[in-house]
Amino acid sequence: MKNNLFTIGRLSKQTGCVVQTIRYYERIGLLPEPDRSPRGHRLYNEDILNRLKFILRTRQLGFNIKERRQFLELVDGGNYTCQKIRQKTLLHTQEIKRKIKDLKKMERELLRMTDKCNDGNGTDCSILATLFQN
Amino acid sequence: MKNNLFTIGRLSKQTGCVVQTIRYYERIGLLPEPDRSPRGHRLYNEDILNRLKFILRTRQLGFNIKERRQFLELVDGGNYTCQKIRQKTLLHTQEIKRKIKDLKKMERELLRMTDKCNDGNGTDCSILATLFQN
DNA sequence: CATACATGCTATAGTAACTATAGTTACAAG
DNA sequence: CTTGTAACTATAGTTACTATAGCATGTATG
Repeated sequence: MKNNLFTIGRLSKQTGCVVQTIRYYERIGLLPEPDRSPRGHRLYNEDILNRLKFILRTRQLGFNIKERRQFLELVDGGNYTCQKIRQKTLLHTQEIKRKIKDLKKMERELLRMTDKCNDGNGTDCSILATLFQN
Repeated sequence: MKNNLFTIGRLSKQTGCVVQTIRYYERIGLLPEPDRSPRGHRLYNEDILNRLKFILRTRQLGFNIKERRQFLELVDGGNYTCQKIRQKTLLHTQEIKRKIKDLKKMERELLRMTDKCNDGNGTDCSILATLFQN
């Protein structure tokens, strides 16, 4: 079972990650350089599959490349504590919260503008008036 | 009053927009090429100041360059209706809502993970367990 | 047997929206 | 006379991919 190797196309299908991105992750060092077939095709194993899945989950959670790399380094090095991981995660959560706050502010202002708008087919537009006010 | 011209430094201070960005907006055609002093320095007037303020407000509201450009084109051409503007604004608001939703989902998952975490100083971390699960 | 298709490869460029840098000029103050 | 400030241009760097060009190879089909 361990020696089951598969190509990049299969890895792509297994994970939902497009081929170019897999190669990109290899290039920037998130994924290791895999074995190659005699023809030069990449051959992956379960370990790399799991590593990629990990990367994709952290991606889905909004961690950027640097943060994903740090996670991987902590795990690879084995020199992490649960506290450290938790700390990173909490910090990231704060970032997300801040982004939500910013977007909500935008949303409020946008709604305020459209509410005032008469939606007519003339050029007298209160939205533009708001945007152009000194 | 109309002939009051000022340099890019003053425009920057008046608007809070850094100098490079002003030149960038000119390069991509959001701002017109201004007059130049004999020394070749850009000289701005009130019109451009107001135009830049407009751009910066739409930026603050999360409109991207393409959208900002469209707003400006509508205004420049005079061929807009209040409806059109309102429509664009509503569409953009939907986009913002979607982003908020995505971020909230991330936040929920992150909180769920950190809640389960024991915050210990060992390597037994439920956050990592979640991220690594098949 | 010839050809088309699928899949893989590399290297490079493009995307968005700035931001930063290098190298230059000009003027004013001490 | 040097230092500081504020302009200028052109170009590169940032983030995280995504797309393209051009090529090799194995398989299926006519």
